[in-house]
Amino acid sequence: MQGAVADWDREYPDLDTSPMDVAARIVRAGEFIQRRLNSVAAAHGVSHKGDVDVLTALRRSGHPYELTPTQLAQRLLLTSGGMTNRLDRLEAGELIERRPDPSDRRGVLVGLTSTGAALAEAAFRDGLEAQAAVLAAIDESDGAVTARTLKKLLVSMGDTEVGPSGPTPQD
Amino acid sequence: MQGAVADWDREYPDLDTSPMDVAARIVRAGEFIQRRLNSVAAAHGVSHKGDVDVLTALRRSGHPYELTPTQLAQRLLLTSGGMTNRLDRLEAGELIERRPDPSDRRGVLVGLTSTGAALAEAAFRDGLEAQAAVLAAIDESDGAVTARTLKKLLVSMGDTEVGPSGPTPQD
DNA sequence: CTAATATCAGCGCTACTGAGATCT
DNA sequence: CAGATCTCAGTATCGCTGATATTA
Repeated sequence: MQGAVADWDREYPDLDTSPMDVAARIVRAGEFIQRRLNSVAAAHGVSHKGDVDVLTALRRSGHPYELTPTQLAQRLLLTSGGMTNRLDRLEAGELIERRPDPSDRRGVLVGLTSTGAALAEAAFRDGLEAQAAVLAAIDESDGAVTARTLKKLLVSMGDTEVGPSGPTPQD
Repeated sequence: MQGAVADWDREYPDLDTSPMDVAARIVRAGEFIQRRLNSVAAAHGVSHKGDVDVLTALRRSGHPYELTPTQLAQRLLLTSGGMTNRLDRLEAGELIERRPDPSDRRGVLVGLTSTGAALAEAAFRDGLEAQAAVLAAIDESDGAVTARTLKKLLVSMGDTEVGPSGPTPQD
C-alpha cells in the first residue's frame, strides 16, 4: 500500500520520519473516532454534531439541566454569536428552551426539553457504545499503556482540560 | 479540574465511562497535533492548511513534482471543484504552475514552482520537527506500544491507507 | 457517441465580527 | 456610566453540486 511515509523516505533518505508513525496515527485515529461519533449524532436526527454537544453539555451539567448561553459558549469554545445560531436551531427543533433567568433579567437560561434530554441521554449512551466498539480491537493492557502515554502527551502539550466540565470532543 | 468524564460518572454512576478515557484522549491529542501543524503552515505564510497539503503531495511524489488535478484530488480526498479552488489560490501565490499536459490535451499538469518546492520542503521539515517535539514527552517503549496499538485500531476501523501515497493528515 | 478532464457559477454550511438593545 | 448578556445582520471560509467546453 505504500503510504506517504514511504514517499518521504525515498525523497529524503537522510531524515528520520519515525515521529510521523506515531503522530499521524494519533491524528488519523482521532478523525475516525470523530466520524463515528458524528454518525451517532446523525442517527439521532441532529444534523450538526455541534448541536449534540450543546445537548450533552446541558445533560451532564446535572439537574436542572440549565446553563446560560455564555456558560455554554465557554465550555464549547464558541463565540456568543455562534452559540446563538446553535441555540436557534435547537430551539426550532424543540430540543431546548430559552427561559428567562430569574436572577438576571439581561440573561436567559437554556434548558433541555424532555425531548432534548432524552436525545442527549440516548446520544451519550450510543456514543459510549461506539467508543467501546472501536476500542474492542485492542487489548486492555495495550489500552492502558496508550491511555497513560496520551495523557502524558496531553499534559506536556499544555492541555488545560479547560476548566470545570471543559469542552470534550463529544459526549 | 474535573473534566466531563467526572460529570458523566456523577450523572450516570452505572455506566462504564472508561472507553472515553482512551477515545477522548486520542481525539484530543490528534487535535493538538493538527493545530501544531497548522501553525507550521501559517508560519510559512500559507493561510490554508489544505494548501500546504497540495504542495507536500507534489513534493513527495518525486521528480518532476508534477501531478494532474485529478490525481491530487484523489490523494487529498477532495472533489475536482474543490481542488480547482485550491490550485487557484496556490497559483495566485506563485507556488504552483499549471502546465499543459503534453500527452493529453484535455488535462493539465500541476507543478511546483521553485518557491513552492522550497516551501514544501521547509514545511515538511518543520512539521517533522514539530511532531518530534511533541513526542519527546513520551519514552520510546511507550511510543512503540502506542504506535502498534493505534495501528491495530486503524486496521480494525477499516483504514484503507487510501491507495499508494494516500492522503495523510499532513506532511 | 460515450467517457474523461478541468473549470466555473451558484449554493450551503458554520462560525466570526461588530453593532445594538437591555439590564446590573 | 461602565460592564455584562444576548441577539442580529453582515461577512468570510471552504468545499460541494451540476453544467459546460474540450479532447480522448
